[in-house]
Amino acid sequence: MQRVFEALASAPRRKILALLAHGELSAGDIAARFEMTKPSISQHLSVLEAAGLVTGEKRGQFVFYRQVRDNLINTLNGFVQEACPVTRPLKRESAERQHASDETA
Amino acid sequence: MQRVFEALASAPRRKILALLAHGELSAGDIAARFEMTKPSISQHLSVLEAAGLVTGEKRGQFVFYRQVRDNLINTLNGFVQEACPVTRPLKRESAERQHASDETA
DNA sequence: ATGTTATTTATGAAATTTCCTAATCAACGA
DNA sequence: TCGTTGATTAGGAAATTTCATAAATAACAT
Repeated sequence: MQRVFEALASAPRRKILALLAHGELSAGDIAARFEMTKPSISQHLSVLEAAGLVTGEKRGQFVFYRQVRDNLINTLNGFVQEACPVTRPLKRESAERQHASDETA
Repeated sequence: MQRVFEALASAPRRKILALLAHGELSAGDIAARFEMTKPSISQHLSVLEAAGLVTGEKRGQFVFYRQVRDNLINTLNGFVQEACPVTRPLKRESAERQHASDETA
């Protein structure tokens, strides 16, 4: 939780996550999209990895990174549960869905 | 966006948001729940306020803080759209809704 | 008016973050 | 084997964050 939010506090790291939303990329491909040196990107990647938000896999010469999507979703969800229980605008929808799924459930 | 995530990167600040989820509290009431001095809490509150996550209203001697829930929800949602477009478990649902709204659209 | 309570502002020390350059490690190809 | 490419590690400077203490501001009660 702490590590995830610390990881998300950095704009470059959020951008990396957004890039990886579409699929895996090598460290170099990622770095190429920033005006920042490769070592700096490498460091950002290790922060993201320590937070469990991405994983890197070495294939040959390259290291391919991809998102670990569940951890991000679960952490944000866990936080929202604490900080915004029963968000108002969604409550009605949720009630409707509940209603609609009475049969399926 | 940047300010919101920076604000969320701190455990005390996330705890403040969780406290305010249940309703407004005075600065002193908040401080009482931490092992931290009032000035430090005051500073955390101003970070949260600068991020648009809470607002303080002075009533008499006290300053009552409450959440600005929309900003938190909208920011997190905006980020999730970028970093996790079409989250798998929701995709099916979303497709169904798309289907259902073909007429209305 | 004066003292008390609630809160913030000012200031500064300690720790952390962010980014760079230089150097190292590892895999590939000639 | 050597040189090259992809990536990380090491080390350090600059900026930021976090927390504290001391002082200031503001509302309240006597």
